[in-house]
Amino acid sequence: MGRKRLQSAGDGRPTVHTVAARAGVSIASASRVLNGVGGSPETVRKVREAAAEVGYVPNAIARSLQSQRTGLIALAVEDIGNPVYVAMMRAIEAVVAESGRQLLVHATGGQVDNETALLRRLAHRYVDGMIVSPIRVTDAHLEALADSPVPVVVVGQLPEDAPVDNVRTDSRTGVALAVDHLVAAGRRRIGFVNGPLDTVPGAARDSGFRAALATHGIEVDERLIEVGDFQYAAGRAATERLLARALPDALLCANDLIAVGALHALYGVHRSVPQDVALVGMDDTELAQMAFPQISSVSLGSATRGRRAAELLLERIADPTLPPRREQVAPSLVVRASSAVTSATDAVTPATTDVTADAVTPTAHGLPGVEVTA
Amino acid sequence: MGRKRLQSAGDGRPTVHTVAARAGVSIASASRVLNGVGGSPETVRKVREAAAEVGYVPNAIARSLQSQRTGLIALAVEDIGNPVYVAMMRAIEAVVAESGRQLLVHATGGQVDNETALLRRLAHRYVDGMIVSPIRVTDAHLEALADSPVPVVVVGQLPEDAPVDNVRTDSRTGVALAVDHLVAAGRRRIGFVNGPLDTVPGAARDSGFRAALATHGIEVDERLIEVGDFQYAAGRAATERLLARALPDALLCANDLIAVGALHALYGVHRSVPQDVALVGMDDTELAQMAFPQISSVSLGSATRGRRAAELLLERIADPTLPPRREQVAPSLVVRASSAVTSATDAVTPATTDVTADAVTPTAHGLPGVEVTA
DNA sequence: TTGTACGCGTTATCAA
DNA sequence: TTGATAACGCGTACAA
Repeated sequence: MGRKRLQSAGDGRPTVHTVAARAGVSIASASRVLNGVGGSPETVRKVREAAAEVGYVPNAIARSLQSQRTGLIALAVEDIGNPVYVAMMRAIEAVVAESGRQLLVHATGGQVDNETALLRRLAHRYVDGMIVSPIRVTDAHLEALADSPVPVVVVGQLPEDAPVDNVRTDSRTGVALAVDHLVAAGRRRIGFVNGPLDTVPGAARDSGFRAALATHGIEVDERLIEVGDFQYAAGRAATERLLARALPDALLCANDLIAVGALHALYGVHRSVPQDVALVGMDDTELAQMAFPQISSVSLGSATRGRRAAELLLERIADPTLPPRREQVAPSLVVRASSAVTSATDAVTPATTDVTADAVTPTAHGLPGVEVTA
Repeated sequence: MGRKRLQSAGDGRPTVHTVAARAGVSIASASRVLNGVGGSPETVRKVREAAAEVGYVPNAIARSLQSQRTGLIALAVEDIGNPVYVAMMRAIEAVVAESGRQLLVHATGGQVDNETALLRRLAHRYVDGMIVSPIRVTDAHLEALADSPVPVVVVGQLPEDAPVDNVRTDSRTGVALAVDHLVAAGRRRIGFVNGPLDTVPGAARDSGFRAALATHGIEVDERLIEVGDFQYAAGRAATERLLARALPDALLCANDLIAVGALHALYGVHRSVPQDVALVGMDDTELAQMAFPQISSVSLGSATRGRRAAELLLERIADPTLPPRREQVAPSLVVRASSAVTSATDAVTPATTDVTADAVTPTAHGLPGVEVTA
């Protein structure tokens, strides 16, 4: 091109030059005023006026190139449809927004190559940091994490020696809370509908379940254990398989989506909850409260983990020299109607047709639930 | 500073200069090779080698500043927890990813100032385009839309003369489909649980409902109409209020979250679905299939609208001179157990306790449902 | 084909 | 306080 600098951007929109020229000052002065540093009252007035007149808006990209920061934080989760990630996302978003940044959400579908590709793309410097919650952790992950040029915080289990900020929970203890609760309620034939065993949460829940049973001297009956996917349909199908060969008096599900699927599978074979089968889910999502009866669920503190992860990330962005930190959020059990034994009215099974239509006193299902901590 | 250009970025990472120096060529040659245009075989080899050795990754920000494109598409929806937006988001993400771009998701909480702030922020040029699905449309919206420097596509109703790409559906017809269906099934006392009337969808559904009743010569009974929020809890509460003063034989809900709330409110007063009350939701989300019994729902083609919106946006980005386009997606009704009359087995109410525990043949609830189009 | 040099729009430095 | 100018890292006319 070779021509001298224009007074407006390529698409005709105003730049600092436009404002400076209009105000009759240098671009340096214009920039200073626009950033609120320095400038004589007169200069400030002229620049502000000129900026308003032309409708100047700073170009964030140019600013980023200069400042080496984009103000974007990425979040990578497996399934954006799973309410547990929605809760986590909301908590993260709150912290991120609070800091004046924006959140970029990626759904990875749980595919390893997607996740590693995402991690590698961090090298492009389009985001200032990333929070990732992988359900599988491979060497490829660890490698990509290790040489990421921007800060990353992992939500979930990670090898002990991985030098990465990490917020985890102890799902094995969470499973134990649920088993303890069910055993205390007199249940012995406790079934377990899990997610894939080659995932980190799946494996942890499996070993946690077996250990918890052992604690109570209950022998593991493999027929009472079924594996599906961390989804509603798969959970329902898995439960149907389980029910076709065994008769549990309680059912623990690896997450709430599975638990809702299990609930419907139980309905399908006309078994009542909690009378015939006590049901406990995990993650304590909105879904557990939206089910009927409301489902007891092990809270793994998703919102808390999300919030902490975001806070850790912001801290690291502010000071990259921090040593790797590892935090743990304690699980707790929220007991609701699906496994309650104390109040039979809360655990009433859905409508039968023999009710009088006039007595329409709503029963109390909106109870917050009783929380049990480890 | 005044010092000469360094060979690596401020944080020590390699730049084109690093690669060029290492390969013994000019930055222009390095850049060309890295972009796959031109270069002698020997140069290509040297540059590729050097790039690999230093682990060069292009800086996306610098590239964006140069190219005037970021490859980011923003999506603004009210509530990321509402499955209808999840479905829409997935459809959009597919198109966006296909084009090699990334999706940035914003939750606005339905607040007008949030949305307009977001629209104005577009002026910062951080995204190449935006898809927004506002539930309220104010003058502030229209103004912000009008002078947005980057392309915007609106999903939802918009004033006729708004010069903005727009993908809508006809929810009034959708409501009519549901009412027709319920009337055909012999229902006459049709209740309606709506969202806020000061929202675009709320207002459209309300007028649609009244018009549909009129079509069938049914007089509107205000006691059968209740308004809450587009959420589960509010829907449940609203339904409880309605049930406390009236006895509908059918219930139409403004979305599936409300419908699930209504289902549980009905359970709460021991009214069976669909025997006592036929239930129809709207949006046809996963939730409708995850409920028990599965809920009939008016599909407003969220996924289709999302996909089309994304396609329109990409087209406009490619050619900004296109005239404003307006597309409409036809609603359809998916009939499931909650309002089915043909097959009583599909509509079985949830478990009673008097079942034989051994006969565990799962019943078929996973039916895709029967689709009815306008 | 290769290298020089400029521009993308902004902020920061330094001398006046 | 102000203005000229150098970066930020990249792509690309243009001339060689």
